[in-house]
Amino acid sequence: MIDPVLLRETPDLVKASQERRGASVGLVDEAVEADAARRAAIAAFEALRAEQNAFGKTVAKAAKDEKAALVAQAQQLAAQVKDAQRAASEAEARFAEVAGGIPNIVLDGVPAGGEDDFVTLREVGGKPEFDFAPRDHLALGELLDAIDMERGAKVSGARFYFLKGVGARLELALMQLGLQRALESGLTPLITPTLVRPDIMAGTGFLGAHADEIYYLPDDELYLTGTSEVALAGYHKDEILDLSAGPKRYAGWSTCYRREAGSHGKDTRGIIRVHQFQKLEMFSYVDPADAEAEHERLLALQEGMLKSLGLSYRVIDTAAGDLGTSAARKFDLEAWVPTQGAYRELTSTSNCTTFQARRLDIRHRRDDGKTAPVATLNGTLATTRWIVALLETHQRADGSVVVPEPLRPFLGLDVLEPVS
RNA sequence: GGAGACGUCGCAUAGUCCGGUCGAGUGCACCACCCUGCUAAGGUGGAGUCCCCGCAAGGGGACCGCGGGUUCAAAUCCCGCCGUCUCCGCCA
Repeated sequence: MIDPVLLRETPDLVKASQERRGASVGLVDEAVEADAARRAAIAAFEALRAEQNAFGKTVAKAAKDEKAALVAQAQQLAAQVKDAQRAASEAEARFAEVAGGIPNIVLDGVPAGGEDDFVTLREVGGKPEFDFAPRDHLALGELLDAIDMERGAKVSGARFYFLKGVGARLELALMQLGLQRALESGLTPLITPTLVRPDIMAGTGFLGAHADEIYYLPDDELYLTGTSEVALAGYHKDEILDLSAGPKRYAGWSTCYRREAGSHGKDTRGIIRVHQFQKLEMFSYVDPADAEAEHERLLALQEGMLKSLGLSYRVIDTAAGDLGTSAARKFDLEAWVPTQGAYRELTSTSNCTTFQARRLDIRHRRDDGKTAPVATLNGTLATTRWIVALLETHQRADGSVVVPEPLRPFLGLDVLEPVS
């Protein structure tokens, strides 16, 4: 939910943001109207209610013989109040619906346009070159007996897989490395629920346009989360946080579930796009004034991980039209995948400013003692998909894969050898 | 799965049987001031959240887990839901 004050006082700012996203500008005018209607309805109801409250007191105090007449009068008033109340709540609902359809205001500097209009901020690490024909991650995974897609499909269907042997160990090692970095940066580790209630899912903004991406268990009215961001954002729902000692920072580990509806035929080979994977996700609750600095901090942590793993990557500033509903700015780290000759997204970090917090009612106390919504930010610290870039980048002609040095203590291996 | 108890302003509680004087008392914690003087006590006062109107001062409304209902009027009566706890059963 965007800031209603912003909508009321500077609608042009909201319109400009909509324009850069390629979203509806007319929606802003609708929202402004709905806001005015809502406030008028509330004022009308509250005036009547005040009258009723005052009248109620005289009824209570009245002598017995006068009471009957007063009550009859009060009944008429009550009917009016009821109508006014219904009108007010309808106007509120209308405003919530219209204003709720406006995505977060994009930050200055975010490139306008759609998916292809991103700006590359930097490219880091030389692209690997091979004097042999490099194998793709699945070929390597099979050679190493690390990835088993066939049995994944047998047990659970397409886009499911088994990580086996060094594959399983590699994923755990990645998570462990990420967790160590998180701890060094003062993040609090959390292992989160992966089934959440509807209000939490809606509050984090995932039940909008992409609701069909989400697994739902109707018998239990629970959603399977596609990222621990959902649980991490819901963690402090309805709370007033004390941020006087600095931001609250978490690293949430969970299995993630995605239906991948609408991506049929895309990335069908290997584990690039799957229904289930592991992810270590960072999440920060900060004073809105510190949000952009926090965003840089998350990005730096992510880059530290990719550098440690010796991956070649680029940092892109996602265009406004490609931002999620809640994000005001998003940086993606994309690693070079040699056999695809392309950069593929490995991490993403979003600054949701106060948008998400406003929906979830998460506030902090400012220096002046007043409460105000916090800013929330999230970013990936490690996921299963990294295995793709890792295997392909560090492969050798014989199909073995050199383990990047920082990963070795967690994996207990320097080289992954093909299983004959 | 069965049975029961409970959910009130940061915490702990009173109020609910018998609806209005309860947005709500008390204790602790908290803040300010005063007094006194010492590893703290006493006194006075203040203090919740959200929304609407207003430049402001201020005014009004909502909130007793959540949502409905009854009523002129609901913390209080009725229904549904959510959550917590206890006992029994079952179980990976």
